[in-house]
Amino acid sequence: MTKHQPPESVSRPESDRMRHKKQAKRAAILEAALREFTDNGFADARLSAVARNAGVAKGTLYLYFDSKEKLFEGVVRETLLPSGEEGIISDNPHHLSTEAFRRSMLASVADLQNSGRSGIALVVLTEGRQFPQLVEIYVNAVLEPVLAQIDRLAHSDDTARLDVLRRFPQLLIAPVIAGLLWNRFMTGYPPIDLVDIASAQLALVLGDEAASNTAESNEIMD
Amino acid sequence: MTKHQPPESVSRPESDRMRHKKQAKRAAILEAALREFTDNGFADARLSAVARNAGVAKGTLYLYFDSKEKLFEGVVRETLLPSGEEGIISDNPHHLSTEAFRRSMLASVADLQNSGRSGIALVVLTEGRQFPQLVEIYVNAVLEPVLAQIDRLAHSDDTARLDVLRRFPQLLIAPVIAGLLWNRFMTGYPPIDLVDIASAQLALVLGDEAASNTAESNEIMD
DNA sequence: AGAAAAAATGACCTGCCAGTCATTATATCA
DNA sequence: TGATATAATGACTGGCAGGTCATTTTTTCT
Repeated sequence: MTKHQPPESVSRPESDRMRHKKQAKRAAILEAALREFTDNGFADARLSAVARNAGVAKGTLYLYFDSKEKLFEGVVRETLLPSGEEGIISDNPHHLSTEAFRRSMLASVADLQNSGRSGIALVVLTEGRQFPQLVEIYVNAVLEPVLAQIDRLAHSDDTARLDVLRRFPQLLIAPVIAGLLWNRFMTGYPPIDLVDIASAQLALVLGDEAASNTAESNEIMD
Repeated sequence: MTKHQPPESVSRPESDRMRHKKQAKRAAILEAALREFTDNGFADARLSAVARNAGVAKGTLYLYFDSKEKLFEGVVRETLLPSGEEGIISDNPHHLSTEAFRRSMLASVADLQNSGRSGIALVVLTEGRQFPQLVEIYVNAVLEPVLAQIDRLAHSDDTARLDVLRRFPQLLIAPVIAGLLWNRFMTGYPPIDLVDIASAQLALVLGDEAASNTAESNEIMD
């Protein structure tokens, strides 16, 4: 009765300070979860460890994410997707020139390799069985556009060796995937540089006129 | 006192009939386990389901295998390795001619695709994180010999386009691995024929003089 | 046949961990 | 400052599945 405030606002949600704190906490949780999932995979990831490393109690996790699955989904959505493979994907459905394609693909691969995203990509890849809807998200957001761009490239001018891409657009990304797995499992062997192997495959498929280019661009990237 | 039998044979192990029964039971368990692991992966495989499908009690499993891990190892050892990639591996360390290599590799891939082994290979691939020693077994028994053979090929006569194999012998098997993953996760998309994609990659790396050959050999294989 | 050994059984045990919730701490606002 | 709402906590629980073992069934051997 004493309230002269508008009655419809029964629960005043948040002040600015609070919003920031919650955002920060959410970010901390996601960061800790990214680490935990990357290191241990989904099944062996411990929510207690995520909570500890995020500096919160276990129960707090459930104020931000409904379940372990949703937390994983959150990590994928906010870590893997945002930067995406912009280089290759881009918004414009125009097809790139062969050289432009080569450059943007290598840039994407370099980005993937140097960010923590490759770890999560690998988890999606290896434990995707349990999360069909996650795989679908990833496919729609990343794989499809990449393959579409490859397909566009395959239907451009040079029909010489490009027709193999029309049958198997996956050929261009296969070495990257295999390289990710190699680096994960073949500990004790020298790791594969994803940019180098992607570059080698590009040379095989598109021609190797840029073999020296590649070396240059590598130096620049590192 | 009444025993005039040699005292050292306290436990007479087995008769022929018994050996056969035990062998059959062991085989039934392995078969059911292969199915269960293939369908559900390691983490989600249920030993109770294995027992049920093998027609034995759960406790019986432990008379044949010490643990779930050992059972999985048994499946890998006796299902994945035995037939191996004989074609490519072979015992002789002689390098094959380009054409012989192409043929034996395609035969191996066809064999992998048509047997249940690809399912288990995929499980090793995707859940290998938890079983470094299993990965090691697989690497030593299959991957190493294959890569060695590829390396031998790479150091044979034709140095033209083969030097890329010297840097990345993995390039030849990358499409097969990627194809396995694609067929597992990209349900709803047309599956990739592993022989076809391997053939395409072989054509890229070794030259496509056998493009028509490939089509023929495919028909024969199917 | 029947005693003794080996094999098989499945009810039970146990450790683990995602998820809960009564309690406590912190923020909001009059 | 005190009343109320919102956020955070962490001890606890429920269920699940890998693994055990006292009991029963089958085989072996005289």
